[in-house]
This record gives sequence, structure tokens and C-alpha cells, in this order.
Amino acid sequence: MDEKYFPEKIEEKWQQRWDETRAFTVEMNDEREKFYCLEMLPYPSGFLHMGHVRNYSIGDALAWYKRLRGFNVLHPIGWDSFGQPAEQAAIKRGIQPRDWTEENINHMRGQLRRLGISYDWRREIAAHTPEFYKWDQWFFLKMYERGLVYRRMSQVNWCPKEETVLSNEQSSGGVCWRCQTPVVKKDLEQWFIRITDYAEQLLADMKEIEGGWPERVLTMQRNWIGRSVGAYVDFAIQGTDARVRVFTTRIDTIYGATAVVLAAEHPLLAELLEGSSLKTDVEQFVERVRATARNRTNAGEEEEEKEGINTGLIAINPFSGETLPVWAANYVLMEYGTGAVMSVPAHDERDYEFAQKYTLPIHQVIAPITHREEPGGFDTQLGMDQSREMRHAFTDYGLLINSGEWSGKLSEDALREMTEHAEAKGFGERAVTYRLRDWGISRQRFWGAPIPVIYCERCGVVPVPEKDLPVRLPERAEFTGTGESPLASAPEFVSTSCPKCGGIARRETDTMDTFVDSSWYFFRYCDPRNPLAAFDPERAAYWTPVEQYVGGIDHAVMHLLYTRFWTKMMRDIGLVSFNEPVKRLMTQGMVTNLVEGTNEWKRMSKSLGNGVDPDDMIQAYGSDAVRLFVLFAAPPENELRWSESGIDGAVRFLRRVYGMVWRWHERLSDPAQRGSEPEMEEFTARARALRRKTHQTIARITEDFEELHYNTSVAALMELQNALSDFKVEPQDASPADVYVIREALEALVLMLTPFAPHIAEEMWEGLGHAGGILGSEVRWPEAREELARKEELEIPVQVNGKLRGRIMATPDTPEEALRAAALADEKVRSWIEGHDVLKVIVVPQRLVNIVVR
RNA sequence: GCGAAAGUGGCGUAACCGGUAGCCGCGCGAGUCUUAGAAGCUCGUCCCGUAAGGGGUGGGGGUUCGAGUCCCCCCUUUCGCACCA
Repeated sequence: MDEKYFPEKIEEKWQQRWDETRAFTVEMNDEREKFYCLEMLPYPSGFLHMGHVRNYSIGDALAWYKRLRGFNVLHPIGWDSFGQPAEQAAIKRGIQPRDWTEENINHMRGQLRRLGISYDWRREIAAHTPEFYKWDQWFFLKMYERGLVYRRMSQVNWCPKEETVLSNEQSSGGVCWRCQTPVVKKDLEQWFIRITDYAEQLLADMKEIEGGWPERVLTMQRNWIGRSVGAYVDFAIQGTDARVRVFTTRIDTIYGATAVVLAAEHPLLAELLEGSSLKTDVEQFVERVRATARNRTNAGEEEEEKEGINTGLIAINPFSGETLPVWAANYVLMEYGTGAVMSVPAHDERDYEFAQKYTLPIHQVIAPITHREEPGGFDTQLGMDQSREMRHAFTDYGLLINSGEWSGKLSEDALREMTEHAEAKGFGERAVTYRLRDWGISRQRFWGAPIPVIYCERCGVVPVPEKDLPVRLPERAEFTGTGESPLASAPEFVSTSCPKCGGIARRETDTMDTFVDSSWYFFRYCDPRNPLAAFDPERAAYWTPVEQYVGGIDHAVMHLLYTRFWTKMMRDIGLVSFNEPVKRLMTQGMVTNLVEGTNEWKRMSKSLGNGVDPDDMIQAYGSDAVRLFVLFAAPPENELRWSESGIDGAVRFLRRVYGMVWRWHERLSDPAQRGSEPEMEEFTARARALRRKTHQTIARITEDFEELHYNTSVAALMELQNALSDFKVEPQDASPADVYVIREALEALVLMLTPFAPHIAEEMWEGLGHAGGILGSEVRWPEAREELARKEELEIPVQVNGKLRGRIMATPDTPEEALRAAALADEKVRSWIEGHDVLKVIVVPQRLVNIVVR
């Protein structure tokens, strides 16, 4: 141990030592309880940013803590190394995506090592290696066998800038999730995964992770899945055999329907209008709606104006027998429900707005209930203002009126009974719809896992046989930036023979969405080099599910929904035996920095020029200080506003602790000084106070770890350090009892500092006379002893009428009566109660006394 | 617009079950050491007031002996959703 703290030297030394001793290497071990600590794997963009530092520091602290608590901790890392930026770089710089990616990985691996994150590096994986993506393809085949993947022509979300398809999740809000470019629609043959088959389970299983996952993530997923219960109702079209099926959650309002409205793309439209005089008008309208949808700039802007056209068709309300005009309109979505709705202007805001614009009739059929308990306690004059005009739709439940035989029923009952009626009569049925769409995984890109399918002229779509996996990407490809997948122009890749008939065939040239990789990568960590399977189910059974997952909130829906789905799929093919892959999820807050020339705090990014290079920080302050600061500056889920002056505080703290250890290391590392615990009476009052602080701190930090409240843990460590420095006993004149308390405090401080600043902790631990490293010896997390943490003396505040007026001293077991007497006798207190009647004295043992006077 | 969460010193934050509001740190101020500066160390730092005391957790009301914490209304901010029938 040197006299001075040189972060660089210490950090290098211990990073090397950890490598040599394989300190973080783990294997299955049935005798020890396992703990799987996982952080979201990074995309190898080239450089670590502060968000990564935060993410991995949070995870690493927990990994260290659990190791010190005796767990067998799996803490792995890998690379989400397929994806767009590599291809963009290839186009721009004329290099190969593989070279670019691997160079970035090498650089970032070095950065992670310099940060000293405690990974089991032997388990490192990368999505772009055939050893990994082979299993993406294998899963694809398994799902193909089970009918969980299928191909269809579909209108897809297309990012014109990146020239690729985006999933619904990736084009949320109408813009590309990566580059914010407005998304357009395009028709393509696409592969889909039937995630909607699992919609119900994805919702139901949330109860297994409630409490472990942030509520808002669950809410976002729930909204995304968007389950709604209602009914299908068929409206016959007059003069034809056709029926239009609508979906409604409010069948109780059906007597108020004044139109049936179809989406512009509704297939029945073209069919039914054959020969109609209105045909061209409607077609023109439909084309206009499509055009605006295509040019639709930003969905963040205000809602589009509702537009529609009367098709001239007449529908018949199956309940009332009334005839209704059939309209086509832009506000009905083909993708949701059946692409057709019954329009009930009186009880639906959108229908109301539409009816206002096109002066469709508005028929009220639900009356609000104003006094539910009174018979007849409802008001039929709903929503009428002084001008006796309805200004809004009334969308609440209520009492049915003007609804034939159903009048007088409550909405709640009518919903059920009218659905049953429709079922019995054969013109409708109960229905559950979801907003969730099937997961489109085809990407017209090179840098992804090739979809293992072959197209044969004779046999059609033929899956690649398992034995032929992986379907490898070509070593090189041309990147022209023209929009065609580079794979399509690589003849050696495309042309192949049919596995069935041996005839001439061509390969699928689309690759998979990279979210496929991240859906299951953490299972691969359990068995990263397995050449025969994605992973050995036995190993996965030992290590998974993940106890704690840490990552950004931006993956709340996409990645975290896909991975939940994937786990259920793997369960169904017999690979795992649980429903949910992640028991606890922590979503860390963003790291932001001031954008120069403004007063706005934004996420650090190269384009804004507000990035901070972790390497620079490590060089200037050391990895320990950077990590400590990042964890101390704010609770992990909060936004973290970067400020470099804050790091100075972390450095100062580390130096003070280091200095303290240095002053004592000679005396403490001497084996002759290691006595057994002295008797209580040998400790001075000050020594007992330090012990108390030590044990209180242990209890506090141990508790904080359960909730990952690192900021308060670090504050507690600082308090302990302050208490140690206030103890002011010099090594040369310390009594054995003093040495004992100092050792107890310093060792606890060093051990509890390990999760936050592991290098310096190791160095100090060695300096205190322990060889073999913190994990090498049988070191365990310190134990808080309750009897030592208890206060000997308490300061009890005394209030008069709720205002603080004095303080009395007491012990924790001072009886209530004595507290009361002492409070009333206190001189300061007496001056406040003199001349008043004491009405009441409230004594809260160990807490306070409140005297109520008049 | 709908839904959720949150508002505490100059700043990041802390406060168990309702029980001394402001722990820890940043910043700032004073002092000390130094040829000087930096670092270090010591002290101070919610506001008003010389003091006694008074006020104070976005605003207003309520429950309670006692409210940052519980209830109601309002304001602001952040996040999510946004024609999902």
C-alpha cells in the first residue's frame, strides 16, 4: 500500500489480479444459492457513454453485494452486435459491417475493463457470430413447425431514411424509433411471429412480476397489448348477401347507431360498390385518404380532421331493424377490430364529431344516472346546455332509453344480455380484441440473422433443414445504399438448391429484426459455447430466471415484451419451465448534460455535443470515483444531471478513507494486534458511540441494497467515515479496545465500499492485512449487531401545542411516566406552560412528548 | 384530450408506521497552513430577526395532540398513450 492514493495504479493492479485469479468466473454449483444479475447488453456503437457507465455500475454494485453475501453470482456481458448503424457505416465508409462492429467491440470491451466491471468474461457473446445467430434461426424453424411464424403480404411501416421495415413498436408515434424520421407505409411480403397468440398470457402473467417490475412498465405493456372486451355485430347490407361485421365495446348503445362506418381500406367497399354510380367518388376518396396517410408527417401533431363519404349503401341494424347509411371514413382503422364500426354519435366522442361535420342524426339511448339509489333517479336531459343542444357525447354507462325491449336496463346488464341475444340470433358474438399486432421480423438488410427459408419453384416455401444451420451471411457484401437488401445482390448467397427436391431455388434475402437476438441472449450466457443447442436446459434451469435486470426505460415495451413472449414460447417447446424470465426489473434514469448555449438538460449524445467521454473521466478521477459519484448523485431511477464538480466530492471521500486506512494499516495489519472482542466495560463512551455508528451503518446499507437505494448507502458510508475521523485517536496511543473499534469500523467501511468502488476497496483490504483479495478469503458482508446499534441515550423533543419548545435526555427504556415528568419539569418547557391549563400530555416512547395546553 | 408519477435550501438529495424537516454531498462564506496558488484541515451555510422569537416542504382547505407524509380542490412539471370503436 502506498501512502498516497493513485487510482490509475491501483485500478490496473486489481483489474490484472482479478483476471489472474478468475475472480468473477462462476460455474453451476448446487450447494450455493445462485443470483443472476443482468444488465441490458450494449449495442457496439463504438464508445461507451455515461448511460452505460451508470447502467453497469448499478448492476455491478449488486453483483458484488450478492457475492459478499455468499451467492453464486452470474454477471455476464455480451454485444447486441447486429443492426443498422454497422450498415450505415459500411455505406458511408466503404468498409464491412463485421469489421466495423468487431473493432467497436474491441474498443468498448477495453473501456468496460478499465471501468473494472466484474464480469465473467468467458461468457461473453456477440449476436453477429454464427455460433449465436444459428440459434436465432433454429428458434425460427421451431416456431415455423408450430405455426408460430407465417408469411403474408402486408402494409409495413417503412423508414425512408434507413430503408427498412419497422415493427409497430419501433414506429410508435409514427416516427422511426432510431432516427425519428416519419414512417411511411409500403406493401411487402413479410414474416410474422404470432405474438398475438400470447396476448392473453402476456397480460395474465403480469401478476407474477407485479412488485418486482416498475408499475409504469407494466402499465405501458398493458396499454400496448390493449385488450378490450366487446362484441362483433353483423349488419346486413340491403339488397345484397353481404354483411358488415363491426366491433363494439358498447353494444348497449346500438339503438343509437345512425351509420355504419368502414375504414377506407375495407375490402368490402370495392366489392359492394361494383356497378354503383358512386363507385368513382368513393374510390377517389379512398385514394385521397391513402395519400394523406402516406404523406402523414408527424403523428405527434394534432389529430387529422375526420373525413368521410356516404357510399350509398344501406345497412340494417339487426336489433332495431332500422336502416342506416354506410359511410367510409378516415377515422376508422383497418388494423383494429374489424375495420368497421357502428357510429353512435350520442355516446361516442369520435362519432359525435363525425356526425356534427356531416350532419348525421344523433339519437340518445343512454340516460345518465344521477342518483343510483333512488328509483327513477336518472336524467334524460343529458348533456344539454341552455341552448338545448348536446355539446358532447355522453360516454358513461347509464340507463337504456329509446332501445325497444331493452329500455330500462342498466348498461352493465345490457352489455351482457344484448351480446347473448346477438349470439342466439346468429348475428353477433362476444369478442376480445387486442391492439397488439403480430411481430413483423423481416428486415431488408444485410447485417442481421438470415431468415432460414428457401423458395423453390416447385415446392414453394421450404424451411432450411436444421442440419444446414447456420445459414451464414456472406463474408463480404456490396453496400450501395439503394434500398435493396445487399443479400439480394449476392448471387452466391441467393442461389441454392431446394432441400426437398434438389431443384433450383433461391434463399430468402431478408434478415431478422435484431430484437430477436435480444429476446433470448441471456439464456445463452448460461451455456455460451454450446455447439449443439441454444443452451442446455439444465444449465438454464440452474441460472435462470434473472433475479435482477437493469436497463433503460426505453425498452419498456419492445425488448421487454418480446423477451417475455420468447420465454413463454421456449416454455412451450420444453426449454424452460417458468413463465417469466425476469423477476425484478430496475429502469435506470437518463444521464443528461447541459446543451451548450442553452439551459436545457438533454440525454448525452454526440449530435448534441453534450457527451462526456467515460475514458476522460476515468483518466482524470479514476473508475472508482466515477462509479461512486454516478451512484451517489441521484437515486438510480432518477434522471442524473451530469456535473463534474460532484466527482470531486467522490474523490475527496475516497482519499479520506484511503488516508485513514494508511494511518492505521501498520497497527491493524500486525497479527499480534488481532485480539478477541474486549469486554464491554473496556470501551470508552466514545468507542461505544463509534461501534454504534458502525453497526447502524451496516444495518442501513444492508437494507438499502434490497431496494437498490445506492445514493443513501453511499451517504451512510460517508457518515461512517466522518464518525471515524471524529474519533481522533492516534495509532500510537490507542488502547486495545480502541484498536478493536477502529478495526471493526474500518473493515466494515472497506467491505461495504466494495460494491461501489471495488479497486480501492481491494487495495485497502490488503492494506489492513488481508491477503488473497476480498473474494478469495472467507470474507462475508459484515453482520449488524442489533444490541450494538441501539442508542444508549436519546434526545427527546418536547413540544407544547405541537411546537418544539425543549429537549430532554432519556434512555431507550425510560418509562412513559418518567418522560412525562421530565418534560413537565424542563425549565424551558415550564416557561411555555406557565399560566395555562395542561389538557393532555402525549408521550411517544423514544420519540417525543407533546404537551397540550389552553 | 386521457392516464400515471412527482413538486422539499442556490443545486443533487435525505426523512422508519403521521412524531425534532433538511442527513450526505456539491456550491458558497470565514479561518488555518503556504512565498503564492492549489490541495488539505477547522468552522459556518433554509428564510426573516441583534436577540427572544417568528415563518417555512407548489397553492388553498380538511382530519389529528401533531402533517413533507393521510383526505379534498387547484396549479406546475415529467413520463406514457393519443382517432384502438
